[in-house]
Order: sequence, then structure tokens, then C-alpha cells
Amino acid sequence: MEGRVVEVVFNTPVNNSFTYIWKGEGEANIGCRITAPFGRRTLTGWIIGLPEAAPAGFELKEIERVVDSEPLFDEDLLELARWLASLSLCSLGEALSVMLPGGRQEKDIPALGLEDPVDSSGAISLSGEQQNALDEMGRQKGGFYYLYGITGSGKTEVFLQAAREALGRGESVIYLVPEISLTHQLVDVIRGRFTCGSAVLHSHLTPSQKLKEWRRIQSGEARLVIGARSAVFAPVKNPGLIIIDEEHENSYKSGSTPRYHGRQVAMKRCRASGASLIMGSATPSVEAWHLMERKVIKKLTLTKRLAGGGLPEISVINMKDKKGVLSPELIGAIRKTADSGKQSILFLNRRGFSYFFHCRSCGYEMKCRNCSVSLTYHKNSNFMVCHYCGYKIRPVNSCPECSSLDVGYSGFGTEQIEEEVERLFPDLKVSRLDTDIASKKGVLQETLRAFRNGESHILLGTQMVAKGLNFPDVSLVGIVLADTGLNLPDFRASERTFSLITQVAGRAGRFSDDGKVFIQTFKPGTDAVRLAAEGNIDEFYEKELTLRRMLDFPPFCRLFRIVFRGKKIGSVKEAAFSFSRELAKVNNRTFELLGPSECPLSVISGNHRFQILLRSSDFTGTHARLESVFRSSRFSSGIYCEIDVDPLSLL
DNA sequence: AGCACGCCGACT
DNA sequence: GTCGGCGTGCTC
Repeated sequence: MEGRVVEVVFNTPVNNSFTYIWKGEGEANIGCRITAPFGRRTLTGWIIGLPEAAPAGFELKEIERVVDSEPLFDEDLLELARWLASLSLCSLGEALSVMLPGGRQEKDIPALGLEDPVDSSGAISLSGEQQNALDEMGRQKGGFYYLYGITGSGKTEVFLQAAREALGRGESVIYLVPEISLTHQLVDVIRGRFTCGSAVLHSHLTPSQKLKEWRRIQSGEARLVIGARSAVFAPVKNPGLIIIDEEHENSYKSGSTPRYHGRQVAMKRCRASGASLIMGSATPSVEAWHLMERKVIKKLTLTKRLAGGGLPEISVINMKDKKGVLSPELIGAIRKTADSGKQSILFLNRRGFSYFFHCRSCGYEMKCRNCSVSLTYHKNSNFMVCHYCGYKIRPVNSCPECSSLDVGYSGFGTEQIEEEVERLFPDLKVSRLDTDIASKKGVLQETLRAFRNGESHILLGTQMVAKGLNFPDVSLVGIVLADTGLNLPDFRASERTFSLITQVAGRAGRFSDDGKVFIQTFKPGTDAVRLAAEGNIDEFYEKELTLRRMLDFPPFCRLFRIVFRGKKIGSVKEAAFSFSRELAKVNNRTFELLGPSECPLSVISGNHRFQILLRSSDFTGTHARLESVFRSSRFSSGIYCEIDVDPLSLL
């Protein structure tokens, strides 16, 4: 009996496709899921082709079952998957599995929603600035735009009206937000605003719910799709507009294979379909800023705060020679705030602080002389190491800058600060919010609800607090140590610090005119801190871009990060060095090869980690060479190699 | 990724 | 003598 020849890929790191035969009743079309025997197991795969004849030399196995009667993806989406697989060096099956419902679930970091207040009653009239921006966007179909404006300048309203116009033309719209799980308010507003069907894709949908939404989008029933990162793959018909809210957010970059960036995928989709792209933020990524300067993206600026509400008063506190973690100024302000019946938020950027050499007297940190990033202290080898180039020196017991002996490698975490705050303010109630707490289901929401209801006076938190500052009774925000981010061995440290301070400052005091922000820092003079405090945004980007150009970092080059991990340090190291030798063979001066060196986080859950960095301005040439070495290399069991093209972080 | 096959050490 | 280590290779 004859059957249909079917080409299939699976969600495995195996890059090739497999040919099967379908002898069943129904149709087997491109884009449908199937189950089939694969080796000694049965797997679900996707049909990517219907070849006329089977390749010779194989005894074809039979497709067991065709899961879908209608395809999950069309040729356009398949093409996008091929592009993604090639770019991020994963298999086609892995690429498809991250795009499609029922594939691997992407894990998301909990973060607070932005909750930009939007009028839910219906379209409101725009300010002159907003209207100009909207008109500009309508001018050229397929254009790339950036709405650059301070918090409260009404970006969301412009997004919504641009979406309305696209929907009015019969087109579909994808609206990306950093993380959807806690942005119910925004989602409700958006859904309430439009009469056409909308779909919300987020990580907490069950596979069947996800599939249902997927079908609604495919059919055209839902033409407005709201979702986090992976919603950029939504199978919309006739895409007319993709919106990226809070473009600078790191959650747009996937943290696992395939490590794609939502912005990059959005740009690709828009170019392919002729749709427009609109991004927005008060603190664009340095990449995006550079694209604006190069006129690849048209910058549209919103300068005015709509609701009035003056910018908060910002004080920079120099922590040099200060005892304790809270300055007298901040302590006084917390007391005063509580006395006047208002609430305070203390923000602590804790990440990685303790790994770096730090002088308590002057704030000096030890930096690599080649890379201008902070050196990481390694206890076991007793070396300060640069994780870009492997440069290492012995640590010192006194500060090279001021000779102070008050130096160390330890910092503080939320727990210590909490103790300190409780000691200082025994009569005030403190809520703590960090990743440990947030991972416990429901605790996050409960903590926030309690704080919003005024059940505690002070909210103490890490990263995640930065975006959720729209509590009406909060009038004081303290950044406990603004420069901790600068200690990270990362060329984006400055950008992150700047963005953070600016975002925090922009959100404080939105509901009252007496909002105050205290920035504690050892480096009040550092550009990231100083310019953020001054609100001197344009100057920061100018300086940062000059620096990146000087040091040859993105966006003036492209980076590739290749991480090797495994239980046995010797084999990991060996794999990294052997891979590095293969790369060197084909390099031919195409790229700069840095490493191998131990990763900044040298051991994660018992796995030793080594990394290689490639730096080049010839992206295509470097990518091709890396691809050929990677696809032809075999790693022994227990050794894993992961590639991150355009990494956001080198940790 | 799984899951087999395959060839060398300490054990019922 | 076998159970089991993980190195190597394949999956239509």
C-alpha cells in the first residue's frame, strides 16, 4: 500500500529532519503535529515538508498519528523558524518548539507589571506631541519607530491609538509587554478598548488554553495579540503592527535555547511582512538608541508629563566613609515619611555584589586593564580574574586608590538590610520582597496587596520592585546602593544602573508632588549615577556610546558567547580549549577570540563552567565559522555547549 | 536530548 | 564469573 512521504523535525538538538510515511486516513499537511517512533521512543514532531520521493537508504517508519487536522504554522512561520534556528544555532525542531503552543514552556522571571495608568473608558484625545507621534507613524507603512518619553508622558495611549488604526485597516497587531503575569490591569484596559477579538498569551496558560488562543489568532477571530516575549511569534493574519512596550527590558531576551531577542524577531517579522514596528521606553537600550541615531529607527520624543505631577526631588547621597548601610539623610527621610502617613520603598540591587573587590572608604573597584570591567574574586585560586579575556592579578589588602585597609569582598543582602531597618525603626512594619519570596506562589501578590493597603510602612525589595512603584501612598524611594550594578563584570553595567535609577526616579511621586528619591552611592560622580540623577538622559547615551565605541563593545561589534558546562572541571576545560583551537583554525582574522576562561559564575549547581567569547564586526563571517565548528563538533557525554548570539549578560 | 551498545573495575 | 561505570554513536 502506498502512503504519503512526510518530512518531520523533533524537539531535539539534532539538526536534521527525518522522513516518514503516512498511511492513515486523514490529511498530513505541513504545519501539523504528528507522533512517530523515533529511535526507541515515540515522540511528537512537526511536519515541515511533503517530499515527492523518500531519500534512498532508509527503511521508512510509519507516522503513528497526525495530531492536528489544521496546521499550526504556515510557510511564513516556518521560514521564521528556519531563520531563528540558523541565527541562534539551534535545530529547527527546537526553534519551532519555542514558537508553537504545546512546545517547551518558557520559564519566566516574575516581575512586577508596569501598570502605566491608561484611561479605560475609551480613546481619549491626544496631546499635541502624542498626536504628532501618531501622525508620523501613520506616514510610512512598514516603518520602525521609537516612542521615547519619560514615564507618564502617555506612550501607552499612543500605542493603543496606533493599534486602533491598524485594526481599522483590517490588519493584526501584536502588543509585547515585558512580562504579562502581573499586568492584568493593562491587559484589561487594552481588551476593553477594542471591539475586535483579542488574545492574551502568557506563561501561565495551560497547553490547551494556549492552543485555543493560537487557533483564535490563526482564524482571524483575534486580531490583537497581547503577550510577553514569545507572543512575537503569534500566527496573526495580515500583520500590520508590532508594539514593544518597555523595549529596554531584559526579559525580551530568552534565557534558554534558542536565545532569541524579541526585538530582533519583531524587526525580522516586520521586514518580511511590511508591518510597522513601534517600540517605547523612557530609557531605550543603547542598541536601540544607536539605531535611532543611524536613522534605522525613527525617534519620536514625548517630553511632557500628562498628569502634571512634578518630577520627584532627587538626592544623591555619597556613602563614602559612612557607617552602616543607611545614611542619616535616608533614615531621617524614612522617619519623616512615616510620620506624615506615607510609605517608603527601599530598593536594593543585590546581584553579585559580594564577588568583587570593593573599598569601603572610596568605593574603588579593581578593573581589568584590557576590558574595563570589574575583576571577579576567586576564593580558591586567590586571584582577581577578568572574565572577558582571562587577565588575572593577585588581590590586595589595601585600596590601591586611597590606601585604606577597609576593603573587602562582602556586601549585603536584603536580609541584613531588613534587620538594620527593623533595628532603626522598631515601630514601623517592613515587608520584604525578593526573588526567594516571589518564587513562593501567591506570596508576591499578597505582599503587594498588603503594602498597597497600607498594612506596612516600608517595602524592601530587589530588582523586581523597580517597576512596580505605582503605589499611591508612596512618597519616598531609596536606592540603598545604586552602584552595585556597576560592580558586575559586564559592559552593560553602566547602562543597567542608569536605566534602573531613571525608571525608579520616574515612577516615584507620580501620585503626589512631594515625591522624593534618595540615591545612595559610593560613586556620585559616575556618569550612570550622576546623569540619571540629573535626568540628563541624552548625555548619558552620548557618553556611553562613545565609551562602547572606544572599547569596541556592542553596538559597535557583535558578541558570541559559547559556554561549556559539566560535572568534571577537567573535561569541561578540555572541551572549551579544544573548541577554541578549532575556532582558531578557521578564524582567518575574522573575529577576536577571548578565552577560554572560567565563567564569572564558575560553578552552577555542581556544573563547572567555561566560556569563550567571540567579538567581531563581521557578523556573517563570524557566525558562519562558529556554525561550521559547532555543527561538526561532538561533545563527550556530560559536556554541554551552549551558544548565545548577542548575549545581554556575560554572567 | 534520550537511549542503546560496548568495553573495563569491585562485588552479590 | 556478573553488575555497572560512562564514552560513543544514532535516531527516518
